[in-house]
Amino acid sequence: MGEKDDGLGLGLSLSLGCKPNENDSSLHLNLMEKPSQSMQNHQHRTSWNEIFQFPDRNPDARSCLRGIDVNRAAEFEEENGVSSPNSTVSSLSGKRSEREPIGDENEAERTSCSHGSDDEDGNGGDLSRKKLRLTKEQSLLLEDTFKEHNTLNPRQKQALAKQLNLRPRQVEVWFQNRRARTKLKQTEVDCELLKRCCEKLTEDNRRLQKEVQELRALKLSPQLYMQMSPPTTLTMCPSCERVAVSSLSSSAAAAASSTAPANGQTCQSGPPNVQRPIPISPWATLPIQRRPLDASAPK
DNA sequence: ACCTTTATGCTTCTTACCTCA
DNA sequence: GCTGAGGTAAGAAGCATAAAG
Repeated sequence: MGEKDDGLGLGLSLSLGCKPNENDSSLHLNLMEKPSQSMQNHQHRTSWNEIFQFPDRNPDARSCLRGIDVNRAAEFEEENGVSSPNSTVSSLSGKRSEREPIGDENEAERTSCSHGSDDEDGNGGDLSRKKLRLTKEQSLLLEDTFKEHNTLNPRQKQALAKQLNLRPRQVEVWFQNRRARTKLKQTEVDCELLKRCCEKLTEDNRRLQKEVQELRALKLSPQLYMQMSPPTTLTMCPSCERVAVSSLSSSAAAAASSTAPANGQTCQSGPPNVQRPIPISPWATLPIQRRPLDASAPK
């Protein structure tokens, strides 16, 4: 449809700390266990309640509505039937073609929907479900409403349905489907982003492997090493696991290794005496995993 | 206070219909 | 006219939550 994705309240909690053009390849995936439903519902309900002062989760309001459920009452009034998916009637019914009653409800549906195409096809006697395409105006208004808020409380659903000359159930279904489409779109976007991040990491990895090979090659000519700049020291704080990088002269490195992190700042969260300096030098025999790339490296 | 039941609204998956190339 | 793909309205199942008993 080419509609702009507003990214509102998506169930998929996936945040990427990696942008394609950034040098930093850090990737933060926050895949929450069951992110969408409860959290989202509450968020939206809260905002709705704040905006419209219609706390449908408010005990008082709810108890008031218990007798007269706005939504169900309206649906009953309009459809002379039950539309809730979990209602006894709907759950008792079987396949759609068998389920849909002849007559009243379909009749009511057709007459309640004002778009011409439905009436024009002249298939009133057909038992199978007819696709009720929403008009451009209806879609536009629904879309605008969705941009403002992607869920509706019963009262708003009712009002919007009335405004659009649709049944509340239709408005509800439209919003459900719209949310699903938004989420799907966002998932696709996130997936694409992940793919790009993965490609970048692969490229980085390849580059680093190459560097390792070059450094190993230096082993063969130690005199070259003497001309190199002083070794880099990494100091890691064991509690926060931050690594500080510094290029030190041997005396400075010795000093740093016994005191604060190399960046000169004392780490507040961890014991100061247990920091481990990690020297990096071409001679260091780091346990590097043997990979096909390494295996083929010159010795 | 805790448990069970019920009602409600949501997500997700699926189906059926429509449109268009 | 036929056909397959894509879009979408709607149904169904399952889950979470809140309220009532």
